[in-house]
Amino acid sequence: MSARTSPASAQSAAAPPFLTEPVEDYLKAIYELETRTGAAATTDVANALQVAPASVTGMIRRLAAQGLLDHVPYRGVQLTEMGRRAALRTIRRHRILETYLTQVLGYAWDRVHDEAERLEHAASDDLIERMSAALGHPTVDPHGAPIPTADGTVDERNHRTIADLTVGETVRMLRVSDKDPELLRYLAEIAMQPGVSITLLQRAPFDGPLTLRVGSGEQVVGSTLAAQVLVESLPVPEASASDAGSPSTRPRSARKSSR
Amino acid sequence: MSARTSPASAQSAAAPPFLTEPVEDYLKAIYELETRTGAAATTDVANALQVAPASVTGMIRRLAAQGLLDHVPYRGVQLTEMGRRAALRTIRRHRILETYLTQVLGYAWDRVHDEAERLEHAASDDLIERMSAALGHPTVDPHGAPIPTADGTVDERNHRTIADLTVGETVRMLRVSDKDPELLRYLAEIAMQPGVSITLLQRAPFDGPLTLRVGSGEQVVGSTLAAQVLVESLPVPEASASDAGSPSTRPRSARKSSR
DNA sequence: TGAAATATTTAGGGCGTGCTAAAATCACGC
DNA sequence: GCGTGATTTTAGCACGCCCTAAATATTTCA
Ligand SMILES: [Mn+2]
Ligand SMILES: [Mn+2]
Ligand SMILES: [Mn+2]
Ligand SMILES: [Mn+2]
Repeated sequence: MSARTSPASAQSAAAPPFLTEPVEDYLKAIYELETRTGAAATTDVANALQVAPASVTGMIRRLAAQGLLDHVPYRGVQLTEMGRRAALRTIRRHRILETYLTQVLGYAWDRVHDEAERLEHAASDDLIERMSAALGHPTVDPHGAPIPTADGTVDERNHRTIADLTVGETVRMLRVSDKDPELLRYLAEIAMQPGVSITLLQRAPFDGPLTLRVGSGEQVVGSTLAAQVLVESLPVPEASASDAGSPSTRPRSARKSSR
Repeated sequence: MSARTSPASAQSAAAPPFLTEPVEDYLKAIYELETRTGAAATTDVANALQVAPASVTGMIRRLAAQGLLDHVPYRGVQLTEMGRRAALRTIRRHRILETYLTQVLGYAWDRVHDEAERLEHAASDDLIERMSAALGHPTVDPHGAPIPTADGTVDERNHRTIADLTVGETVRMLRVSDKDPELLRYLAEIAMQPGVSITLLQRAPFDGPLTLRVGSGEQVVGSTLAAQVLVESLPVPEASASDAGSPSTRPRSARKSSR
């Protein structure tokens, strides 16, 4: 309270000034809310981190004082460049860890999130880069989420979900949230994994169940599940026209996320 | 402070009640001091953890209240069975992590300690056991320290050091402390690693340098270094008598450490 | 355009872990 | 046995992160 948020001064400093585990988790949560909805509200952060709203206000004050975010009282927060870099660093660690645990140590994809949630704060940059190298520098994690590069670049396009498909459309599954182990277990059961091809065969009215072809099988899923699975159009199904097409739908191209 | 330390109640509870990172480090440090010198003094713990003695007193009060150790004021502390189990769990994690980092991820042996010092608090039991399995359940870490088993058994014999050898004696290097990276780098340089055979060729008077055969090379080392390298006698050099011998010097047999 | 509902911040604590300075206790040599 | 230096504990405080209750600001909608 006594020290007014330091004037300009915090611009080019590249060295991270050591962030605690709670701070890293706040920044990560704010980053994710911000990219989804433009800004992060106190309540949303509180929900994401399972803490009381008053605790969020307190933490926000400290983070703003450190130059990690800008806070307009009653209006929400936005990360500064420094805050964004710190968030992406933690997200990179988290996703490389999840990939490593899955691919090298045989974890099921519904078990990696909790483990990575802790390890992301304890692993050194060196360890993370070694894991990344051991994996051949993967670009997506086991749930299909893009892995930011070490210099803070990440593919941040918004994707459609199965719920957005028109009947008859065939797409490729890209991604699903890593936060709900039960959902992940169920998806694995019905063979819905990133990369699999999905066709919407039928949609019942009034937000009813959707009938899908998933790989070579057929599944009926609810609309809640459908809305959580991100997909992308197949790059020109099997026609001969190979150029025009929808321009922004090339698979997996990294793009600078400079907001 | 208001709540008086709970009466007896804390005896057979096997479930660890979640220990914080500082608590795990205190227990580990106390365990190590205790096995070396019988009991842990406040000052020693303070030195080991690089905190003020008054901080140690405060922590000791809390740990005693939780039943993790017994404290006789002005006399030092001793771990309870619960405290000892918690300490050995952390030590197991630490040593498996060091082994994994070295053997799987290519870390040099002087870099693993700091990394393990943090990861030991964040890794789940599941992760540790997967790493152990991936390594074929190793029994010693990269510095030759024995790895406690999951049920709290560890080989705790005291070993001689190079400084204890008589001229002409040949031994096998067992272990060296993992705490001094510079020492470890130097040892690697002169090919002194656990398992290597060492012969004391010559010893200068007045605590002077020792001339050693290390593997196939020859080295001159100071007495400080010599005192830090633990060794064991070779199991009956190359005679035909295969039975009698010194009874307690069989290599690497695990022994219950019930104090 | 207000009043009710909702979101956010402030006020006032708690707990864990650290610190310094001062007091108390212990250990040892004379 | 006793003084003195070393060790240990107590007292008092700071900081980070969390909480609940109460106050305040914003949004919504009758
Ligand atoms: Mn995750
Ligand atoms: Mn986390
Ligand atoms: Mn170590
Ligand atoms: Mn540690």
